Amino acid sequence: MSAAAEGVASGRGPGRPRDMAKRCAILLAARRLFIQQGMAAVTMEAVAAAAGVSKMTLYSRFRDKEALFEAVVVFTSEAMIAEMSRTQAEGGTLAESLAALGRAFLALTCSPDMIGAERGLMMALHDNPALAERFYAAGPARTEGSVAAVLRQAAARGEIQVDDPLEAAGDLLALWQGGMCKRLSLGLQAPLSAEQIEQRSRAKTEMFLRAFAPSKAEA
Amino acid sequence: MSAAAEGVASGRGPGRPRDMAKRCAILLAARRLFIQQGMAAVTMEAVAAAAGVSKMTLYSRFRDKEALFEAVVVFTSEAMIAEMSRTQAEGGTLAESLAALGRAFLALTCSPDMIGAERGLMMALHDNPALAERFYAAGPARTEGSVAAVLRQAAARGEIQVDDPLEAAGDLLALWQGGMCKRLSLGLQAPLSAEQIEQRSRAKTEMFLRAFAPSKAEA
DNA sequence: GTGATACTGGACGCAGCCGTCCAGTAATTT
DNA sequence: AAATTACTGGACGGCTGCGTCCAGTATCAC
Repeated sequence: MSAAAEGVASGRGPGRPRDMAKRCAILLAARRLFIQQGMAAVTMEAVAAAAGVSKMTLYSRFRDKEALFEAVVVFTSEAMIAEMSRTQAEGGTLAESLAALGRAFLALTCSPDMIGAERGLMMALHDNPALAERFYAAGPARTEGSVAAVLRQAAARGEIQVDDPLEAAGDLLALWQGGMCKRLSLGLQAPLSAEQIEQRSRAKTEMFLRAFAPSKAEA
Repeated sequence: MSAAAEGVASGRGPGRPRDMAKRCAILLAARRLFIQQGMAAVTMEAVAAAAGVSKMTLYSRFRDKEALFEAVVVFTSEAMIAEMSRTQAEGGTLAESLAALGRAFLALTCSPDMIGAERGLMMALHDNPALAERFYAAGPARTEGSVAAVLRQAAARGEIQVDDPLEAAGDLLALWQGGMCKRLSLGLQAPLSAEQIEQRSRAKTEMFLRAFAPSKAEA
């Protein structure tokens, strides 16, 4: 389970080289299937077929189903990190930069891919703390850190009044998400559109700032 | 799947009557196993053994695994409803009654039982909207309604300033829970103790009330 | 008592799926 | 060219788990 998850390196040598496009195809297909049906319900045959690959190719790259699953999680985590790294809180109003972070966070956590991943991965990740940590760190934890940094600076400038920036960041993330986390996972709510994300991010950020406004004046 | 989920009625007639204690034992054992290992991983043999019951007894009461699962969900939903119904927002400060609701909500959603249920049930409930709705309605939706009612009254008395009580209730629930929902499901955080619940409920309610305070004065 | 039903414990058929093996073909190095 | 490795497609063993059946025993109504 904690092994390298990848087959023999084959870095350089004679013989036909590995088709790296196939690796990507496998991971994408596996993720899609894991998301749709859950890890237990997906057969290796189905993954191979969906990826347009022979079953032996699958097993030559990934020791078994669990190794494939682990690779999917790592793959997805890296994609999340890359996505969140693109979004930096650039200059602008405090509300503006926070709303930008919120937009990115919502777009990430509300995408069908991610809610499916979370739903499907939760049970499987539960007894694999290291992997779970990695997955979580790539998403919410990263956003929380960025938000906390912005809040800390704003507090230093006196724009807001906050004792514990990290906890306040948690509050803001919670407001952004609201109850959607649950409802999306249960399939009781459709994913948000871009405009809905935009509006929600803005509205909840506003509400958050009302709670942490400096004690003397109000908007 | 959508059938009665229960075996023949046997309401009254000759012959040995059903041992109703066994039904409860089955449901409890099944829930515990579903929570621990997820629906797919639990075998019917294991449920029968854990409940101290023959496999035939299992199948005589529940058509198949899915029917058993459905019964577990309904059973748990009813327990949640009963639990939340015990908690009414009795008189007291606005902050007090809200915090009381928060305490009940957190105690419910943070109990190992419930986080396990949510984790385990999410995937299984995803393609069973009616059942998912029922489960969700028994928990968060119920609390949200109660909170909204309290907020509406408080708004009418001018204690707070809120346009949409239901949405504000959603905000408050989100604050209470914070990021715990995710971290608990992933096993990255231990369930809260009673004192932690008490303190969190109080703190987050305070923060919420700051955001919705009437525009003229502050605490 | 008789008859009817619930429950047990083990055994079974059946299906699905994991992981492996093999012979043949494709791509690339030396 | 030869050698070496990647990939295919199908076939196979083995295991696990679902759902069923049966003979025997326990518990009820009449």
